[in-house]
Amino acid sequence: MRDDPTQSDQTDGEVARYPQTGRFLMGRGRTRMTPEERRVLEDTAMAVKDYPARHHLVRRGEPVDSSMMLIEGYVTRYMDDREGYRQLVSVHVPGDFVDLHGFPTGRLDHDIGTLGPVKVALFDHQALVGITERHPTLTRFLWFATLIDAAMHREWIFRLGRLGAEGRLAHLFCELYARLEMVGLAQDGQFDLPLTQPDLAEACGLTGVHVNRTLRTLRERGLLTFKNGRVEILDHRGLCTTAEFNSDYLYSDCGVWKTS
Amino acid sequence: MRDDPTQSDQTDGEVARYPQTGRFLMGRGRTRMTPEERRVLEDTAMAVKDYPARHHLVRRGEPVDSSMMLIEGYVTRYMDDREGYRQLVSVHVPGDFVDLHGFPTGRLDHDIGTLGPVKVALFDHQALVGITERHPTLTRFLWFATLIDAAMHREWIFRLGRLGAEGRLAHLFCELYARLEMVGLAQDGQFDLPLTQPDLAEACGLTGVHVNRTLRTLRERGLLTFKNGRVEILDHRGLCTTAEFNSDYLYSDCGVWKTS
DNA sequence: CGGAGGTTTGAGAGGCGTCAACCTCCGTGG
DNA sequence: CCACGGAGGTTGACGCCTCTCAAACCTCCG
Repeated sequence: MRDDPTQSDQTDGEVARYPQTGRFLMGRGRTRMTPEERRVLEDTAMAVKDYPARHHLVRRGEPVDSSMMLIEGYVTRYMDDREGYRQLVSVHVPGDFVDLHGFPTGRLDHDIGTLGPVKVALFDHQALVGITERHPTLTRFLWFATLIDAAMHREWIFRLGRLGAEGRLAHLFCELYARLEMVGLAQDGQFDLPLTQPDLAEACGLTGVHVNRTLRTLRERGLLTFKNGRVEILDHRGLCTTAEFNSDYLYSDCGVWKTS
Repeated sequence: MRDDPTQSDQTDGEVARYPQTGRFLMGRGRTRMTPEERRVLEDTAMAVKDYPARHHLVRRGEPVDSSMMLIEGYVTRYMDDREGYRQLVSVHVPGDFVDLHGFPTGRLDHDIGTLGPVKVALFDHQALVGITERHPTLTRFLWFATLIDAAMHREWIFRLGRLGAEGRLAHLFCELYARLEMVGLAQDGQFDLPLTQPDLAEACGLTGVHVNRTLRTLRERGLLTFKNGRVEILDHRGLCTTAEFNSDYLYSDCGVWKTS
């Protein structure tokens, strides 16, 4: 559990010092934030809340006056089509400032819900206005965080537009592993992912049935297994190739997945 | 040419006063920017440059120290897959701050190129730092602008994940009409669009051949025509239905396309 | 023990891709 | 003035990937 001294210790120490925001931008230039900026951000968090699995957090269109940073668990953002079929537009991991974009926009154009049980920290928008007035550098870090989301959106567009079923699933697993690894929540190609096969289908523009067949193919090719909410990557080189995955878009500064 | 007094006059007056940035956030809360903020932004523009059609503007990965606002013409952002097939991730119209996201991030995760001939205004990142230090409200407007791009990305994910060929093309045309109409560059369901059928295919995750067949279907259904870079929407209600289009995500404050 | 949700597998249909041919348009150059 | 070439548009034949519909099975849990 503590075999990896450098990464895990660094992660744990930071999370101990900043229990609510310790994973924010970790692996992406968090180290370039000053201790004061980290402290200001941590102290801006208002309340910590827990929510159960499969719980609605924000509905499309409703005005928002606070934003959530994810501390533990997984959250997804999604949109429904006319017949009620979902399309996930993002999956969030601890350290993500899930709906910070609601601060400049004032409302959201999509729904937000939990996957597994989660813990989030709330940030009042009034307090964020204070940050933009007194801490321009920290403001640019926050802005940057919302732009990483945009970069991931672009990659999802690429995935849906240009890859087949195998590539789409492989790409999703590559992305999640890279992101979880950055915040110290994945090691040795393994990580938890509280998704069902229909959930994966909604993320990849496929049907549950076809996801099932495609997962079998990936398993038979020796690339990965996915069972009971646990992902085990067996051949990450091969998985990256199938996914046409290049982690540049994650703006990581410690990437082990630089597979240009 | 000047049949629409309200919209066109408003547009023209604003563009006369702010020749480089007059269309920025037009139809999206530009009116909530103070005259001083508009002036500061206009005066921050360094140089105006012209580029020919089908010209590379920025390459993936290279460091950037300035950003472009589009004044005239069309620009696209795109990514290439392993075999060189493109996926467009956005199409930009005048008033768009095309690569403002390069300011907080310092580099881009995709390529940018012109479609037709364009005119752009350059903004030095050093000058933008100055804005974040002295104009927090204007900073939030700039941030907001980058988040509209993210909202459009999400809608593109939905389009590719959940719609068939007809819906994808219809959705793209709905979006472009709504955006061009906001900045005074589309009326009566008509607008210019310097794209080929293969270009549309790259935007919609289809092949050129299938785009051709699908355009014919849309034409036969009496929804729209697309010929020689000119779009004519014949039945926008029907087009919106086919596209499952709802313009909320464009954050317009004057939308005629509110088709919940 | 029974039911619900998720997983797995099969059979058949359809949407979109691939390959190929031919067309028009238009700029270039002999 | 006409020949030529290239890019984009159009249409047809065929095949594959993915969807749809269906049923069986499995596991968890009340």
